[in-house]
Amino acid sequence: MSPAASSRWCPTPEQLMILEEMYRGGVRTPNASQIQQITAHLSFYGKIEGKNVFYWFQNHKARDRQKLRRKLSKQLQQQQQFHQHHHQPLQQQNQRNQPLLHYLDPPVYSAFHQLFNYNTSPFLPQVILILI
Amino acid sequence: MSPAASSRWCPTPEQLMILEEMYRGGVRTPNASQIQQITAHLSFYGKIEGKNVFYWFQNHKARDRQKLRRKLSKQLQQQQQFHQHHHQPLQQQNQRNQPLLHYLDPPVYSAFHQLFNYNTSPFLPQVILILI
DNA sequence: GCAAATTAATGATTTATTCAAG
DNA sequence: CTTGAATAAATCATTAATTTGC
Repeated sequence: MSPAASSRWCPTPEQLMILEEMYRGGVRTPNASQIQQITAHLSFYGKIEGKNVFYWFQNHKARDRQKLRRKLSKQLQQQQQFHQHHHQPLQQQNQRNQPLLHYLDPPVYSAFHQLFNYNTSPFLPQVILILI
Repeated sequence: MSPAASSRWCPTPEQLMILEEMYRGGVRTPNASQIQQITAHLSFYGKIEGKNVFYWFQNHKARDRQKLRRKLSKQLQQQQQFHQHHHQPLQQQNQRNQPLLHYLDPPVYSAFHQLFNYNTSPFLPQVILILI
């Protein structure tokens, strides 16, 4: 049985934790010397090269964006389906223009809650009138 | 005996079972309409509101992550202790002592990459000649 | 056995981050 | 650079488990 170095880097849990922590801490596209340092630090916990670090940040950033986009386009589809029962099919509607009811429907969560800084019964109001 | 509405929701065993099953099945952050459905289903087994379902998934997910993190950082500590017997702690490496090759060495990272707007094989160049 | 006291779980709230659009 | 929307993380608060002394 040869050691047969696996063809690609596999982060140890520790390395992953540190990378994720850095990511949360704001690191997105470290420059060459930052990568050098990070690599040095992480090699403490296992075999790793600079390019692994470089690629990790590239991928992590990209997949974050991707995740969000999938989420948004899923919502968009649902919304379109909803509207197709009531209206003409919508063309390329902007995400932000979701029907008011979607936000004010019975469970009205944190965003709204915080907005009005309710301390009790944050979910009671189902309709809000804004008089101008 | 007054009903003395308890100040917070307490899931019945059936409700809890269903919630946990959904979680195991992959449900993590249900949207408003999913929450409505779940709530409707669970209200069969006892009093429950949408916000309870919402909070339940928030908390369950968060505490799962928490559990995992505690486990990882425990491993991390053990490994650090292990390594401290074999290596010196890393210290702020002096930049001036790094030979130029350290910067141009095989993986030449994002800073350089971006600077020259490479689209492929960003790591090929190992030496750059600047002729004046 | 049984409550009072203490600790562990977990429901509910608040605060901080995130991405991307404007 | 700022902001809206969403959600993750941190925190507060109450209920359930449990320990303890009698």
